[in-house]
Amino acid sequence: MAVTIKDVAKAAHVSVATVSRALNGSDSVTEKTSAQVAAAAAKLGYVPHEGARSLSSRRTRCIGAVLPDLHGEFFSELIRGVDRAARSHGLHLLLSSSHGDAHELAAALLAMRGRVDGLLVMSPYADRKVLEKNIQLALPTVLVNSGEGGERYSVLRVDNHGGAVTMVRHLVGRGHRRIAMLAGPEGNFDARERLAGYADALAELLPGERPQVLRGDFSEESGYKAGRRLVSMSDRPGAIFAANDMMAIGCIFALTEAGIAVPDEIAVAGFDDIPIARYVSPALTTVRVRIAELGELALERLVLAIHEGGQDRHSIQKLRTELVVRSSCSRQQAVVSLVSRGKR
Amino acid sequence: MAVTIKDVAKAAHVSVATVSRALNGSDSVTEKTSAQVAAAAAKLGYVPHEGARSLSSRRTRCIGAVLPDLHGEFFSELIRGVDRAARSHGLHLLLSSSHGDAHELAAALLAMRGRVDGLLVMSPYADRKVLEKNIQLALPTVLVNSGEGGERYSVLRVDNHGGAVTMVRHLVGRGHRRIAMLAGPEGNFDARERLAGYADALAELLPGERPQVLRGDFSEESGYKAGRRLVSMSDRPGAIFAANDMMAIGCIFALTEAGIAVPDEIAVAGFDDIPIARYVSPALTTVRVRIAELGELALERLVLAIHEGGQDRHSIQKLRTELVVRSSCSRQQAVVSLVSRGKR
DNA sequence: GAAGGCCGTGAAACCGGTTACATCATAGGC
DNA sequence: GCCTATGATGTAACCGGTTTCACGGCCTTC
Repeated sequence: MAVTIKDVAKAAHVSVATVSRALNGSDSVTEKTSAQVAAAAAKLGYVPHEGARSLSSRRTRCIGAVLPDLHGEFFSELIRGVDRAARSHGLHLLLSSSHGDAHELAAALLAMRGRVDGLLVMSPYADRKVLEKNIQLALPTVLVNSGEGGERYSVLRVDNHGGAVTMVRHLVGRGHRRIAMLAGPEGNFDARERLAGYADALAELLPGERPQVLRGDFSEESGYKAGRRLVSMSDRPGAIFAANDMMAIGCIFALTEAGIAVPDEIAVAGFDDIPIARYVSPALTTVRVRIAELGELALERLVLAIHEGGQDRHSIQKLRTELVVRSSCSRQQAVVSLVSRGKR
Repeated sequence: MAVTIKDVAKAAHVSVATVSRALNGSDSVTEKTSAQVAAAAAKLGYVPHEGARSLSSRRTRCIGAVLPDLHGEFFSELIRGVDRAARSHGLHLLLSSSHGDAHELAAALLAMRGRVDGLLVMSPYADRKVLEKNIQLALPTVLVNSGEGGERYSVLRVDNHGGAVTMVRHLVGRGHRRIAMLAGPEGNFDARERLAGYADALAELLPGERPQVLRGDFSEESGYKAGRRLVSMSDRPGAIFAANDMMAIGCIFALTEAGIAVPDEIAVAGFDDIPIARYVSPALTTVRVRIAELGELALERLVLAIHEGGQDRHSIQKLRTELVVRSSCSRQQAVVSLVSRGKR
């Protein structure tokens, strides 16, 4: 059996209450007593039992992160941001990932009861009912990239629509007319917003052009498959805007493999700006989402909610995105000049 | 205040003990009573307080994962594997990442006391003292990719040396003679083993050639910087073997950017086979590490250790790697034939 | 010199469960 | 018809801490 507070109390010839106070830096303990306790604790190698501590103090110093099955660098960046912020607040992270469906999500949410002080839920698929049914009312909660929330929970979102519009505008500015979108999975909130941004921008900037949509699921492989479809098309679009970088990278690979030059024959753009995006060939033009910052902000928001103790404002915060121009769409200026030359 | 077991007991007109027994499926409870309790619990929306439960039952159903600051897809794959296995055992994951130095690692280890049933420690830098000092003796622990362990902890390792030897053999087989290594950070266990494998294989296969080592830190950026150094070299090696895929990708980018063709002018190989490795251009020839499987195995090993209750065998298990040949080194057969043609 | 206030400490309640042990009712054996 | 075995349920101790409240000693104050 590990050494408990009782052992320390015995060794220091004081009561457990005094040990508790001394080790928690209460002011009402003599310097001398405190030193005695500290010495006894050090000698016995005492480490407080966090489980017991959180039961009586009603704070676990843990927050739960409930995530969907995220792929690749987006996942690691997000967690890194959350972890960094949590660490700075002395909080621990109970991670529950890989939730494909509402049922799994519900189970994960329930299992958090009594383990965490707050909840960070990223649920691009989840609907309100599942959340309301399975999150303890009193538990501070922040939703990330969810369509729900606002009335009941604080929400942090990426400006998906704005980012997509900016990208389409950029592509149009480079002379593209036939711009297709490689969209994310149907039910996904981010995917939906990015698609809507694309469609809206297209309708505004190129009213004559009909939107063209390929479906993917955010994975490299689905990007690759979409690329294969593009390869076999007789009437290929001039630019393809993928709803995330992973798909863009998979897509570029399929095209390059088939001998179709990117960006010379077809431009490819992504979304997210994952760290690797600048190191693929051609370097990816994309919409930057400060992923780690998203994680940090979400956690900070949650910490606020925890301190407010339910007085939460239930704010909706939208994270700005920014266009990052690299080379996967860049030759198009040349195209523009060619076109204008042709017109002369 | 949330609803507790007492509320359920009151509502079901039984004692708390009976509620506990009924909900935990004890056999010595009448069908009828059990149904009453279940009904009351459902009506009140009772969810057991896991913290309290683990305090009295002395099982937290949580395991702690203590990781260094991992980059990119390796991290997400590993966590995915661990998470998947944990879920299948009904275990939760307390994640603590981003540990740069021994001090942070120690703090993280201590904070796990009373929170977890076992520990998964990935510590390519950690030395034995830090571990022994900060892990509760009784706490089942599995080390991943650590130089330490064996006597006191179970260890799971990747066959770094064997993988590196295989890769060098492959490169030599493709006709390369001047093979440089882009190594990982100095203190890192994996980096050291991979470097040793490279050096040993080189000494055996090409006794005349002197090993040439560039240093990186496993990040894309350090790979890029190494690539820049290669670009400016007058006497460039014919192949570069990066200690991980991230660096290989960064390196390829620097070379391509400078107009040096990969693999035509220089071959580049990686290590790990992260998911994206097959989708970069040129697709990366690398040493496959089943990363998710590594995580799963580590967790399974830990579960065994927990059940054995300290009777642990303290085994050392080594995970096989396998060569994955793609195109980033592949043109070399052509080189070989060119060379032989030149000789005629 | 006695009363009052303050301060350090200890005893015990409590957090929300689990579980060993006691109790009670019922059924079965004689 | 009485005694005992059995099985369902209740009581209370316990897990390892925190925290309220009571207590006793010392210093101040008049």
